[in-house]
Amino acid sequence: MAQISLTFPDGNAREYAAGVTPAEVAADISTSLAKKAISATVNGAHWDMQWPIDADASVAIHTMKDDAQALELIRHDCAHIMARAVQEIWPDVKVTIGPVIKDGWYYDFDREEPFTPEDLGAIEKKMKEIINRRDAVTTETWDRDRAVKFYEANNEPYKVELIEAIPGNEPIRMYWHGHWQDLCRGPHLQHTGQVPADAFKLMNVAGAYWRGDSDRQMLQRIYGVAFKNKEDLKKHLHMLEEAAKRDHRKLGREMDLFHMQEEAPGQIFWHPNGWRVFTTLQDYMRRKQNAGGYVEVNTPQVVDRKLWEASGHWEKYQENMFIVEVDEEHAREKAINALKPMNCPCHVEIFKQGLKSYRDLPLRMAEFGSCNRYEPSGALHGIMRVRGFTQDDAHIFCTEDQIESETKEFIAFLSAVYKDLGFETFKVKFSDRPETRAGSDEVWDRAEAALLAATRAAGIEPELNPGEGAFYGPKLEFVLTDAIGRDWQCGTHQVDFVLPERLDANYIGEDGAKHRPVMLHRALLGSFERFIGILIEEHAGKFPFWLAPRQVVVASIISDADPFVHEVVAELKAAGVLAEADVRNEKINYKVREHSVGKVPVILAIGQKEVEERTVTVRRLGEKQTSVVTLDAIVEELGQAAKAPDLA
RNA sequence: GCUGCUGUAGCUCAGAGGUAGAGCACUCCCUUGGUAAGGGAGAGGUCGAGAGUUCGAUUCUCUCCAGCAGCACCA
Repeated sequence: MAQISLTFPDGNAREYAAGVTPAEVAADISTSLAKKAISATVNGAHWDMQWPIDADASVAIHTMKDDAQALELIRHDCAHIMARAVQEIWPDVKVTIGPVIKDGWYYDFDREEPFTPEDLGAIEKKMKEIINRRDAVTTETWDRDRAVKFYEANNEPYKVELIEAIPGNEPIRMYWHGHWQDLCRGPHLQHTGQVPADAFKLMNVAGAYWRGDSDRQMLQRIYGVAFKNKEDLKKHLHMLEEAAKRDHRKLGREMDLFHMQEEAPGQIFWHPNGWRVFTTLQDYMRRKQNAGGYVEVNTPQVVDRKLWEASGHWEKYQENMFIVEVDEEHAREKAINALKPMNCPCHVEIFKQGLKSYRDLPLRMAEFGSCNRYEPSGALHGIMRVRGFTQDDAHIFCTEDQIESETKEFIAFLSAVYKDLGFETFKVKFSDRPETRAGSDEVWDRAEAALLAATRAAGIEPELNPGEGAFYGPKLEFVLTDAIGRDWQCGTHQVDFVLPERLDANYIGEDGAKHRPVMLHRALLGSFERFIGILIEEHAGKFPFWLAPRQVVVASIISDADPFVHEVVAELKAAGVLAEADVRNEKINYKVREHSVGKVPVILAIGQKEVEERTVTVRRLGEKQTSVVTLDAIVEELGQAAKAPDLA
């Protein structure tokens, strides 16, 4: 047997026979390490304690102290233990896949009966039993045919399909947790007792399509979370409770921002408070856009199907469009129209009015475009995913050479705006060609290359989102997260070689000939609705002062102070502050509580003393202590704070 | 759209085969109180919609609508 040399993190090396396992290495080092070890890293790969090492390698043995590896293994073993528990309780249930995800894992099962919340309790109990059995985890690499036959014999058709999908050069790894068996790429813990029995929890059950394909069988997915100890689990559950308090749907009601109702699913009734946020944000965006060299336009809501046919939407997007058919009796001629789901075709129509010269490019055409899309009912979510929304949309008509500079400028623009709105960091995803698409592969090659090059030139290496591009072009997505960590695409930047072609847009080049412009679809906020939803959750309802729908309440302590309260309110209003008086017959405690709950950033209290001294007592949201300031000083300060960041 | 769950007062929620309850909010009265709920009284509901079973349904069954979680979708 050949000798190999293993190098440890401290730089020391030892010789072993080829094929030695980390378990043997750990035992060689010390019996306590052998017991505590959970896995190893071998040449950078996460390695099961039982996998042989065949050549010289760097090796690190992990224990529960190594968070990354420990959590991955705990969660992965939890997935197996849960699947085993389910099959011990209901032997007929078929198992499929069970990966580790953020904070935990899930496992998909095929079972006729739905799992109930009581079932989850029973499964948890069984899991604890299995953990306490401390069954050894063992693994073997099998021949493909043998594995297929094994699963066919065991009536596990999903596993057969999974094996068939594993590339030919990859090993088929079989794992056993005691007698229970699963196909798995590993690694795993050494025995089930290494999973903390009090640090996991099954969270919920939901349907999920087999292999993510909506044409296939719907399975039942059970989600769980797992941590290294009980305290971490408790912290996680507490964090979820706190996040629920930031839910924009809850805060939207509490702060009287908007409501939604059955008669208009997926559409928003903006209340005065919410609309104030909307218009303040819109005014800000308009100023930023004007400063950024955009021209603003506005286009029709209801547009004849002919334009949608020409643009390709009728073919590719019709099921998401609200179709408007006018009854023949009431119309001179029967026409089929659609509510616009996007602004792009209309913008091309504006571009096409009159001859355009290369001197006009890049032409940045913006619209606060009100769009309607018939989104699937299950996709609707508060004000984040709706059927009627307003985009901060623009289309940049430019030459292929200008893509890079326009993209860079856009990314800088977006970063500045996000920063003003309280987002220092955000994810950038690059989505390439989807299966259903318009345009030739050659055009897609160019569009993808151009966008990627421009993004990298702007100093960003985006995360790849394969196959997620729009039907007409690849896109960059600027992603923000909500209170419980769900991703939402907000900003977007897309290259489109297709639409100008389809709608026959052109400009006269330097050479006097007609040329096709490239179109860049871009939005910073994405939609005002979604972005405001994110803003609410990000700030937990405590908007930056300039964006807050209610900025100051001036509250009287005694009714003799009322005249001065009204004077203060008038002065604040004159300084551009949203101020309101609260002279109700209530105690100051009551008023402070109510306006604190209502997330009003500043409460000014006025009693006998303030009237005499022409001062106010300032209490800021989230702070307990108060300060006394002169009327002039507070008007000056809040007048300044009420200005949008681009005006301050 | 799919799977599961939910729908009772403005909000949060309780309840039962015999046509409904609490707290907060609201209205009125008393209280002028110094920084997160002062006291009292009152008003408020086609129990999501429709059909069925029943002597009787808000409660049981079915269909539909909407919401929630996840999946699929997402220009």
